Parts: sequence; structure tokens; C-alpha cells
Amino acid sequence: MQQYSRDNMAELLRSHDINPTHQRIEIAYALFSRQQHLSADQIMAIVNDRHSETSKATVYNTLNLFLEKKLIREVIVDPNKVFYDPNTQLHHHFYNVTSGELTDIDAEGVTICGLPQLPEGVITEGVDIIVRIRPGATAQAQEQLA
Amino acid sequence: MQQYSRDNMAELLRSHDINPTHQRIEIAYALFSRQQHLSADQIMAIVNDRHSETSKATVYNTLNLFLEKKLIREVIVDPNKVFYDPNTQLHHHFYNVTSGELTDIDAEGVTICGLPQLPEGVITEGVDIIVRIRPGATAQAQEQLA
DNA sequence: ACTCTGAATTAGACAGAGTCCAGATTTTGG
DNA sequence: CCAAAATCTGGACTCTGTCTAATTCAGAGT
Repeated sequence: MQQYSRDNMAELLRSHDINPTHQRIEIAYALFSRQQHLSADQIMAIVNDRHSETSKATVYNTLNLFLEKKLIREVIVDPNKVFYDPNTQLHHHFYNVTSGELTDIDAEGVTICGLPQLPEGVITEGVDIIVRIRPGATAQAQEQLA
Repeated sequence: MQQYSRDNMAELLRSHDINPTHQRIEIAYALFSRQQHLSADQIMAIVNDRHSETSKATVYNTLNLFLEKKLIREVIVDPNKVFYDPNTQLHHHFYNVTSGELTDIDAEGVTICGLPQLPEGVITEGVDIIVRIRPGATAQAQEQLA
């Protein structure tokens, strides 16, 4: 997609069946303009940068609404907080356990072989690969995978 | 390993450089005797089943100590709580998002291909695959993986 | 423009997981 | 058996996230 403006956001929201309100546009803009993984409190800080205008409840309501409408995705890697990811394409993550930094891994070209059959009566919601990394000497990711 | 008794636990702890105290043995026993994924509050409930003897602080201290000494492993799949896993062998998980149930996937035979090179100056801590599932009609796990 | 109505937002109370602290208790080495 | 070190404890606290009841907003119809 091109540039992200607040106007695009309104369209984006509408196209996902979400009523575009001021607060929702601001929150969507915070996530989509910087293509980053943000936590709820980071989003609240961004949105209320100068004059506080959006309440905690609205931030959470809105993020959960976005999730439900599949506008964004949640990434669960840190026990303390959820990250919200504006990228809903299939992709995976590097998670730097020291810094808390989260980086995308394009799913293009990544394959998993040898997963067992799913249990009966159950469907896949998604498959996440999380490569936990930390600062240190040389290494190859491949080593870990028998 | 054979049967899990409280006596084995003491040895196990010592072998991991952990001073075996009553509370630590009980907590280790709770995890290892049933080979299950338990949350901190489940562990506390088990350990304090009859007469409350172990405080919340001790449960958390102990679990964090076990983690640090690599006696157990944590599984982060649910935003609300951490699961502690007595199985430190390399393996992955099915996570039933509806029931909260967590099931092991043996890593034997599972391969990931096409992961990009690690960023510079960084080493792998571990690679987790989480297959999120929920009740529903037929499905193949493989479909998700381009 | 005005009103009515349902949707959205708000502040603040609340809940649950996990941490911290200072004092009490247990364990250990001598 | 004693002192020092390690561990455990209750309770206060923090943080993320949810709930609720009251208020505000937006827009459709007149």
C-alpha cells in the first residue's frame, strides 16, 4: 500500500466493517503509519502524546475490535504484554528476549515439514514460529532444528 | 526417566545446582509427577491442596529459579498466564485457543526450512512453533504453510 | 436546525498475574 | 549448639486488561 494518511485509515476501517471514529482512526494510524509492533500502552502514549484525548478503555476496546475484524493481529511472545501487529500477512517473528524487540520474518519460502496430523475435530487457526534470540557470539538458526 | 518420587526430586534439584527445600521439592514434584503444562496458580493450588503451606511469593520465586537453572521451560501462548513445562527437550505445541489446552508436539521429524539468516551479533535461544487450533470441521495443518 | 436513538467514549472501580520488601524461619557449617 | 546465610512469608504494590454506569456523539428523519 502507498502512504498512510488519516484519510486512508477511514477507508481502511470502513472496508473492514468498522465505523471510523476519531479515536479509531488515531489508533489505526499509530499502528499503520509506523509499521511496527506496539503494545497497548505504547499505543495509548502515542495517541495521547500532547493532550490526553483517548481513554484506556477505548484503546483496549478498539484494539480488540480491530482483532475481531481481522484488521490487525496479536503477537504473544512476552509474558507481560501483548503486541499488536498491523501486518496480517502470514509471517513469523524474531524476538530479542533481551531488548524485547520484535522483527518480522517473511513467511515466503519458510516451510515446516513433519508436523503430526491435527487431533480430531479441530482446525488450524494459525501457525506461529518464534525464533527467540539474544545478543551473543556467532550462530546459525538452523542448528536448533533437528 | 522412571517413576517420580519426592526423593528423585531432591536429587534432580541438586543435579541442577538447586538447594532442595521442602517447598521446592513439592513444586518440582507437582510438575514432574504429572507431565503437564501448569500455570503458577494451578501449581499453587496443587501444592496447597490440603493445608496451605507455600506462599505465592515462594511459588513464583521457585518457578523463576527453576527456569534460570533450566530445570523447566516456560510456554507463552496465552496472554493471561505463563505455562511451565517440565519437558525441556526440544518440542513444539498445539494450543487449543478455545479450551486453553496445550499439547506437546515431538520435535523429532519436524523441520523448518527457509528461515533467513540471523541478524548480526545475535544467537538463537530457541525456536518455538505454536499451532493454534480450535474445534471445527476437517482441516490439514499443512495448508497454512506456503 | 432540532430531536431522538443507538453507538461510542469516558473515568474510575475492579480483577488477576506477578513482584517486592522487611521481618520471621529454616538450614548449614563450624 | 550457635551464628550466618539462605529461604520463606504475608501483605502491599504494580501492571495489564476488563467492566460498568453515566455521558457524549453522530446521523437519520422531521
